[in-house]
Amino acid sequence: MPRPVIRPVSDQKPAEKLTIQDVADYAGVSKATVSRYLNRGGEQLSADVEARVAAAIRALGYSPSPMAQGLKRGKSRLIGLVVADVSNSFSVAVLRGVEKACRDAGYMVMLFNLGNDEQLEREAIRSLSAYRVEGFILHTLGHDAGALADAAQLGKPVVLVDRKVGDAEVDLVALDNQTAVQEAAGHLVEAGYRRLLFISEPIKAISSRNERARAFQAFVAEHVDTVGGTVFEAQRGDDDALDEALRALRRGAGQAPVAVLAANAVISLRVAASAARLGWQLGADLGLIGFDDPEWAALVGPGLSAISQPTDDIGRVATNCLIERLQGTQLPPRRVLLPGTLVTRGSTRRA
Amino acid sequence: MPRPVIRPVSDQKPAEKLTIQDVADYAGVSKATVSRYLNRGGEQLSADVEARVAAAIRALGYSPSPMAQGLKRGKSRLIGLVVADVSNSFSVAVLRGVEKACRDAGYMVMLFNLGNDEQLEREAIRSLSAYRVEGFILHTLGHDAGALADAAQLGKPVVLVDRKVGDAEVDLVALDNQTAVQEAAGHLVEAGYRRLLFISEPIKAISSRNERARAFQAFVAEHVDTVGGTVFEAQRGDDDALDEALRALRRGAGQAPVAVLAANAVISLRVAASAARLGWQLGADLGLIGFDDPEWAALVGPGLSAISQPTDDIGRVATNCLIERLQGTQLPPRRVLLPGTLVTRGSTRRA
DNA sequence: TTGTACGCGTTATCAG
DNA sequence: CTGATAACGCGTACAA
Repeated sequence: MPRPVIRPVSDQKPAEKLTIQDVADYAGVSKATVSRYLNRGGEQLSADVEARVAAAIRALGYSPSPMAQGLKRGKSRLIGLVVADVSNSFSVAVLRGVEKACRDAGYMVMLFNLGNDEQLEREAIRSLSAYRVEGFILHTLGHDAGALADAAQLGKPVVLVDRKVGDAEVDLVALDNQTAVQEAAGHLVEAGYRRLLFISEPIKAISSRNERARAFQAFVAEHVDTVGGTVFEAQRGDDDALDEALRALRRGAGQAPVAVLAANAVISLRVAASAARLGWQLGADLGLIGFDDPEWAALVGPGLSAISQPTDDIGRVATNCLIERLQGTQLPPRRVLLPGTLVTRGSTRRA
Repeated sequence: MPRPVIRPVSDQKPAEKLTIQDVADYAGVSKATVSRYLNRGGEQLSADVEARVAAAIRALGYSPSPMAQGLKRGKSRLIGLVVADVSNSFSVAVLRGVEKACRDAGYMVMLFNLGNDEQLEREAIRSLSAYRVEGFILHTLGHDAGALADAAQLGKPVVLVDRKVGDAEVDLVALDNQTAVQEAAGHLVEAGYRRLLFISEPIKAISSRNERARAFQAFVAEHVDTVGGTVFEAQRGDDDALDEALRALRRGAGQAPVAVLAANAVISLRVAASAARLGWQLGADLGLIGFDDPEWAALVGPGLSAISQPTDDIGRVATNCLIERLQGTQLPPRRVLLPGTLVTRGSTRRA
């Protein structure tokens, strides 16, 4: 018994339940022909048939089921994106870039937000793997190298963003922290600040924080004759300790102007708040420059100086990196370092 | 010829290529049995078989293919989320809520960010439909009622967030704008401000902006003996016009204290910037309160008063709403209005 | 150039 | 309680 009954068009199947067979019936051809049209773009089809199939598809509003396609091809055209915290402006910016690049390349993004919960890293990878994503873009907390190993062991390509994880041999796209720190610290020195404090959220194993801290220490070591500087890790929520760190910075500096280099926007904000509590004027009493340049940076106090990250590029580059891997390119792991941009505002003007 | 060759465990198939058949072989049962265990939780299985299957699944690290499941069941366990702009703190906050709620319910979120591009609305719905999402949560630009119609016609449930679209008869979860405006405006009056200006991004057809503007006008009308107020639409990027609007507000007020009610965080920020340009002190020279209460609100100028939206709840409620629909609940369209919270800071203190 | 037939991994129906 | 088997919608050898 060959093909099923040809239903009249008036049946008005919802577009979601349309199958390739419906299109074939409508066009008076076989499933295979429609499939070929869909996949090889009518290359091996007679003009007549091609036109009829095209018309049928448009008339019916057909679109193939990714599930069936995925099942058959063993590919899902899904990319898993894990972000540390969607509330964080950097994460969001990357998300934007990734999402757009994926769309352009015909992939869909499956998002998993960790909400800064380290416990979730593994679950994120698992969960996304269960959905058969073809690869991962990871902006994780880096706590759980095992999670990454999971992904690698599944044989799925991984691109890291902003943060290395363990010593995994995978692609990485990130800011050129080394240079960025030098520029920022250099700017502080030029502006006349002499005692510097690098403040970060707990560094733990997060590579970008670590790199920034080390680059800062290197800078200080190189300029030991003109400036001094140390590193402080601000615990989440402990504002008293932060206030005290700032006070200590100033006490230890004598008459020398003091400044803070903040490791990200959250810290910038907290330092600004702390300065406000202490009654210090940003710029005059305390220099402040921070990584990330969210929209509000210009409006906090006298304007927050910042190191602006090329977030859209980071997202785009990471995505393209991953897609190359998906297409089978066999290259050694790459490290793509993108330059930041120094944005100077009132918080680093002593005048 | 019955079942395929039983492969030794050492073959170490990657978890992604494991099939239910592999589990069945390992446990010495049939596919059907494994499937039953997976779906009915071993209810109709002998204790012995149940244990063996469980062990096999764990040993192999098997997880079923959502594609095959989707194909068979005609369901994808995917939810489409369309947001107007991931850079907007409200969108992100909702995204957070939705994502978490979906995860808890065993759904995955497929995200489409419009990036404020009205042209994309239709494509978003189409694109997500093509992936066979089971339903939509829409925080759109509302320009394109056709897009919504598309979704509705596909027979997929839709839940709107924050904004109505056209006069569509679908569920809506949003802030209680009416009450929120009254509280905010009331607060401004209590604080002593007498000439008010409601500033919004171009209202167009965006219902929440419209509601807020109308509620504001209603408030002014009710308190016409004590306050006056008008509405201003700030075009994107036209800061000059915004400055001029503020100057005009003050000119028209004589000695009366003036204040702005901003329709969202972006506007709050722009008004704060404008005040800075004009050399006005927030609070003293210009009262300011705005919808949305992002983390930085407390740190801009003297602190920005705000109407904090229960964004996590909005996301959660919207998701649950949608999932109910997915489970077949047949109710008339609901409108869930959640209360906001007034947060008063320096920008509305005249002292 | 076009059609037939099979299999991708699951679930569901029907026997046993 | 369990096993064989037929779909689900699609892509692709293979045949015509």
